[in-house]
Amino acid sequence: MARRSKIDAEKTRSKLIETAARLFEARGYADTSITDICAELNMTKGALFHHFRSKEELFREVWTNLQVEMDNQAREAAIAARNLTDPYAAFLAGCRTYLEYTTRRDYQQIVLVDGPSVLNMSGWYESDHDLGNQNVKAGVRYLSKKGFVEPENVDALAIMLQSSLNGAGFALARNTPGLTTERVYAAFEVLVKSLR
Amino acid sequence: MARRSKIDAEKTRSKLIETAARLFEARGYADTSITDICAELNMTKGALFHHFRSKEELFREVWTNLQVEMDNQAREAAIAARNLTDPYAAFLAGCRTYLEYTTRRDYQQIVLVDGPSVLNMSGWYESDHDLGNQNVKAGVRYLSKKGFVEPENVDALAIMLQSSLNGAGFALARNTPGLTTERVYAAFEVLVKSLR
DNA sequence: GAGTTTACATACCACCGGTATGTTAATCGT
DNA sequence: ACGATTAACATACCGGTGGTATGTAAACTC
Repeated sequence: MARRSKIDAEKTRSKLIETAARLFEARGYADTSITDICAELNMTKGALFHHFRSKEELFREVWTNLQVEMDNQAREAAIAARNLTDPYAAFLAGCRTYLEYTTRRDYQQIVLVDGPSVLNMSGWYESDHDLGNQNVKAGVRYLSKKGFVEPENVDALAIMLQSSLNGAGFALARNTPGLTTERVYAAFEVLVKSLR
Repeated sequence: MARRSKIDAEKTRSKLIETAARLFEARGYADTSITDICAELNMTKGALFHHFRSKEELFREVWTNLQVEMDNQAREAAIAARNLTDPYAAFLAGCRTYLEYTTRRDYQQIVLVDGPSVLNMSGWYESDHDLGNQNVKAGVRYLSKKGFVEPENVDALAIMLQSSLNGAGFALARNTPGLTTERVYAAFEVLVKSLR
């Protein structure tokens, strides 16, 4: 047992990420040991540490994958919903997709719960990392151009609206009595469309 | 050496909590070892584990203290600001106090960052634990009675508004360019007062 | 004032993330 | 085509961690 071809290596690497994602989601970062991940793949720690410098780097990889996937989906939804007569349409469609992600168990545990704690929180909101915030801000900026939002409130509102979806996702996940995705989305729409 | 009186024991217990809070704030939960905390107090692990069943329980104590303190302050501020001619006054005052907490380093690290990850995330938003949410919901319900919010949107809006303050606090902490507490608060006021 | 309990200290343990070092096969320079 | 290099792992080990089992002496109880 020793060196395998490049494509095999790439395969083990992605299997490592895949398995790590599954365990991080199920048990959380702290309660998932590197030994656990390797055991699941009949692999040794040496292999893992060959592909990733640290447990944190492996986590960051998992985290990034999820963020990029979410970003693509949200952007796609926004573009598809674009509507010349309704300035809110694209923005709301993107936010709705984001809301659906915030209700997903993997997104919650990995991105929303463990993310800020594992990656240092300064890095967490760094512009080039937080794809969600970039998109929300772009949307709010557009609303501002259309006259619905004061320009000086764009940054603050973008963060607040995004965070509101994070919190709502959590609430939905633990099925808070009287809350459904539809109801939350309706409330969010009210929130956004009320803006002046 | 050996046993001290009851009041001495109570003192060591609170010193433990105090020191733990300081270190958890400065280094985060994961990077603060029990040995570190004890060393700071010239104490052994045996003592700590006599007072707390686990590191997590010690953390929960610290977390609860902060939450209760915040709750008291916010409620106090809301009551003090009560104003018969302005239905928003009390609610906004409470939210403003909450916002100030979310910008505090200890509140961020302990309650917002480590809290959800260390305590299980279901516990984090559990109604009887989350004092903040109870207060926000009461405020939104009041606004609903006054006709500013549809009753079916109360629960969703309460969670969203509270979460928006959490996110804003984070953003303020890493002094995002162009964001100040005043600006965030102003934007939040717009958000709330726009509601219809 | 003997017996129990409390408030710690000491000693130890399994496990964890990480490193140093092997080992073997794929790849590359010539 | 073949020796040197390097990539892809495995093995063995390390300091530190949260947690436990046990010891001990002073404070309480009756």
